Amino acid sequence: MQGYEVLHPMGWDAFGMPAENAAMEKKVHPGEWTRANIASMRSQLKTLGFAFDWSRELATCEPDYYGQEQALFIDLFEGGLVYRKESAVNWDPVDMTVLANEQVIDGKGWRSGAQVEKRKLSQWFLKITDFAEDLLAGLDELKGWPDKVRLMQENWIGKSQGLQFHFALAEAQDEIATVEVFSTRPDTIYGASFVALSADHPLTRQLAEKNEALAAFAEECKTGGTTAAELETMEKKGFYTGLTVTHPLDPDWQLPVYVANFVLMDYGTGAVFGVPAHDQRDLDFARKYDLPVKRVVSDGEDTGAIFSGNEAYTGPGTIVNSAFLDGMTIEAAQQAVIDRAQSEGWGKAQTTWRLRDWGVSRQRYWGTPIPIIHCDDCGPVPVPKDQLPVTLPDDIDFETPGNPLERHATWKHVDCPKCGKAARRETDTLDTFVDSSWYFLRFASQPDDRPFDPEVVKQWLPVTQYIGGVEHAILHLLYARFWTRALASIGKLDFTEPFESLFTQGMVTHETYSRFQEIEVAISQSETGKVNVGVGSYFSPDEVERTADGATLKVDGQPVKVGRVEKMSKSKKNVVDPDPIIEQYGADAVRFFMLSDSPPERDLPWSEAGIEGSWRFVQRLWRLFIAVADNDDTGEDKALRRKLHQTVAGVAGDVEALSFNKAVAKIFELVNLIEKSQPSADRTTAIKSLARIVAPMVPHIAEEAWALFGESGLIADAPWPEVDESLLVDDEVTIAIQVRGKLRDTITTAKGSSKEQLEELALASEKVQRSLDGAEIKKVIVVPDRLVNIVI
RNA sequence: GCGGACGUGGCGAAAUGGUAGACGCAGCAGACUUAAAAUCUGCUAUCCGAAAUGGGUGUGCGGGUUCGAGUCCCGCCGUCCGCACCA
Repeated sequence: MQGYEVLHPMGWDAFGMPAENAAMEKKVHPGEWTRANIASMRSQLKTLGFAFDWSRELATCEPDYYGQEQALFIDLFEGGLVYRKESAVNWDPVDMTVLANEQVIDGKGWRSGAQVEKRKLSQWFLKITDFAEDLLAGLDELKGWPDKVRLMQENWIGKSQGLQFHFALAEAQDEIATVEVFSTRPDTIYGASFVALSADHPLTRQLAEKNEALAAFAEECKTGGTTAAELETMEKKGFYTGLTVTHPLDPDWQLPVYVANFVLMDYGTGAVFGVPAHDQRDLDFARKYDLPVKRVVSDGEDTGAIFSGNEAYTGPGTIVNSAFLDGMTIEAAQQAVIDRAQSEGWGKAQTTWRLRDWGVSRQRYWGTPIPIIHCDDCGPVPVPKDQLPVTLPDDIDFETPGNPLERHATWKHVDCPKCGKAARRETDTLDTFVDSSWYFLRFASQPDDRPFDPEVVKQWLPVTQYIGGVEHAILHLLYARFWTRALASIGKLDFTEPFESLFTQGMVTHETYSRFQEIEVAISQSETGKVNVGVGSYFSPDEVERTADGATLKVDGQPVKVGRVEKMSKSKKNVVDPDPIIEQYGADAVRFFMLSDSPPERDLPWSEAGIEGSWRFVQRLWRLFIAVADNDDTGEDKALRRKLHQTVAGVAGDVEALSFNKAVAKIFELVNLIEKSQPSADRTTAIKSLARIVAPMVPHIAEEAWALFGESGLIADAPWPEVDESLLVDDEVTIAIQVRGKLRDTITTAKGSSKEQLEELALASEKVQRSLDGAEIKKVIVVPDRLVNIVI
């Protein structure tokens, strides 16, 4: 309608665990289940009339997609961006499968209920950390992304700079003579009071071999809870190793070495030095084990070395009690310590990242097979590209626990492509985030013989406007950015950012209805309250009769509790099936409702009443359309014409800004005015133009109207109505008149009146005179075409 | 704990520092109808008032800047989101 060439594709992220779960529960093949789901969703989308380019439809579970993904994986492998290392996974010993973090509930497998083990497996990783700096820097250029998402990615990448250095052990333990630590606060080095090691630290392990109590403590650290709540409340615990280290700046100063449960092996060096006065966690620890607490940063008031209280000072200040650092700012002292460490050779400036390399191995069936063959002689060998795709075998079952690929009779047995000896296929499949990291390239171009055609991709990409939920703010969007950079770095692409603009849309929400047993609990000694216990159930909206002040269950007429408006989910049963609603009200009403109420970035509370309102509006439109289908009204209606042009321009602007709810409001205003107006040529024009501006929202009825008007072709191809700029501005304006900032009167006058005229008109107002009540006028503020404020 | 966003009628929401509540939903009253539905008309922040083209109050709470604050600043309270023993 506006003459742009738009590529709006649709595809299916079709691999993953839901299909495997369904296979186990319903005994259907994951592929069958997935394809049936795709078919039903596709038909829903088609019913709603979305203008997708279906010729580019793809599904990640089809060999023509994942085969090309395998080719890309091999490219990255050959480009040195893929490697294998041992990594811990959550292993369910009963289901013999690897679990995602969210499948581990209270340390137990969600399906089997078995105690989950940490098991080391050799797994494939992508070197996303090679791009950490670039992924971080690139965020600055993504002007079209919400700040919130950029910030989330920044935190996720988690760059921190500081000093990495080693403490010399007073007595070397076999091969180990030093403890390497990392700190972002080297300025507080004189406040150090202990060194703490992770339970997985090599030194800890070595010591644990000879020390049973330590071994037990380290084990306890590892099996501790993993949920956020548990971590929050977990006590800081340590175990004194009996060792000491020498302070790098004072050979006479010995620090005790502990193993502590709050030190992570996979961040920094797996060891820290504690500065209790200026780190809350260290302070908690020091108080518990009665370690020295020395002030080294002063806020200006207190400079003494003795630090009392149980709240660490982490604010700005000046360094004190720190030998050569005294009097420096925190920043200067950091630099001074780094300089000294580097010149004396016991440490160096270091950047640490929270971001880890991306583990892409999944010990599962329903995913892209990793195209690698393990040969005893040649090691891991990529499958030659002319043998791709490596397809999934269909003859599998989920009756026995474990990965079906692993136990398939023949699938994994192949010859080494290099030496021809008997070898084994990799039986891990790729994380589904890999599938979704490059689909936009395949949408732009889908040749049979390679993943994409760079020339065609160049025409369409980067994606101008990406729309997705915030739930993808970090992982998917970061992986896609990485993947694009990775391909660029091996010369396959010539851009690094896949998505220019990102819009995060809200979710559809609905009230929840439930009945739960309540029990009395003691809140305090004197009070009791009622809490829900986990016995009871949720009810779906179609089981419930909504009344003015509550809701009742249809089957028994008894009240149910109306809960919060929440994201639709199966567990809360607050889902609404679109099919019967489309059946009853039509796709246009559903589309219009979704656009009309809330701005798209916000959640949309689904309401039956809202749908009905939209449905009535569609009826109103239709009545207008048939009324002018073939009339020959004459005569002018200048006010209506003006409103039409203002609406056409306004709606175009709102739609461009994705403010659909505002566009809808403007359309309502126009329709209200049309309905009140008398027949005229302008009215006929207004209604015919109206059809075009509502066409993107209610395409079905708009196309009908177009045919009814006797036009040929599709309204979707018709040009957007032209706007006469001169009609956009009114020639009269309403001016607000305030006295002391309070509204007292309004006057309507010609647009562009001079300040003097406005002041005169304002003072002439009877109401103004009344509220002035003879008071002395100190000042008159005049904002042309806006307001007059009289200050007394 | 850290970081971020948000807080406006019964509800969804509007409002470049310039008339708060546009527009919609729900509700109320009326018209049409034998009746109902649909449709149409009007009202609908709140308090005082019989009413007014009267006045007061009002954008979570308390301050501030400004001729003027929903909007800007400071401090609270609350809700939601993200991250989290990250050294």
